[in-house]
Amino acid sequence: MVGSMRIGELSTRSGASPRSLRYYEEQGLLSSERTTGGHREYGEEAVERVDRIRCLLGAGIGTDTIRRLLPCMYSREEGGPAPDLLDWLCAERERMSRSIHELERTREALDRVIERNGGRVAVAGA
Amino acid sequence: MVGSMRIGELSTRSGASPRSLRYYEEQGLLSSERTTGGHREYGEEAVERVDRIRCLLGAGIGTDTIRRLLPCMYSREEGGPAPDLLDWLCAERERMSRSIHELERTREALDRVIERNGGRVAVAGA
DNA sequence: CTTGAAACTGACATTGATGTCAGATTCTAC
DNA sequence: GTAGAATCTGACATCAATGTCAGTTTCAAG
Repeated sequence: MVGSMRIGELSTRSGASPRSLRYYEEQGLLSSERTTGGHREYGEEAVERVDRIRCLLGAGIGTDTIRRLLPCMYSREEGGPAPDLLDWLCAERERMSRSIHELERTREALDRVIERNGGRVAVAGA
Repeated sequence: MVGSMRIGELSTRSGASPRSLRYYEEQGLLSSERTTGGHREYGEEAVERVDRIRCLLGAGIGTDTIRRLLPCMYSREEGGPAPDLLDWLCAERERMSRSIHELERTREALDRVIERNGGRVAVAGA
């Protein structure tokens, strides 16, 4: 009830299409209350959550992975994860590190090209 | 001719399926010499190049983008890129930065979870 | 030469995320 | 209560990357 918005507003505020928001819900990445008539209602936090989801999707992480990852990012005390889940987390961490590394390498190359040509490299990157 | 290998060897050494290697070539990401009979031949460098391609794909960068990005990473003196290409590079750089940032945030969260549970966080990440 | 392994091309299938459309229902403002 | 905007569900379409299969040709080793 707090800051309840419907799907249209969440869409414009998050940049994700309504279609995608429904898809995220279907995939268990996003939850919503329902009005008596069945319309979805979201709280303020949803905006940030959707933003996070989109970032991860854009970084090549699939919904299956995100679904298992997100709880780790929000809940403080995660019950003891099964040991094979822990293995999976480590593996996933590794893949992420490789992605980060490669993206950084590429970004540096880009910086060189940009800087060589009148480049103003927006400092936002940090 | 230097270290000429065919598609099978490049496949096993790079981890990409032959199908994908042909696809990369079709997309202009990878080149090959051809034997008189039409079989592809690659030099040693191809292994690293394919590895880079796969990393970028895995990080959510599409072939269109990679095609325009790779030359920047290999050639030292790039002729003056058109100004709109430069704009594009900057935009692309921004998207990368966001991906990197989000991946780092997520990795940190993962680290906390892992460390809290007997975690040995492989140092390889660096 | 011959033969079996590997590669070729080309087509069709699949998976994941998203777009789009249609018909029905709900919400909001008058 | 009625009209128009927004939402619902469900189906089909699309795009990118990859898998898979079939039929043919080339390569390497005996």
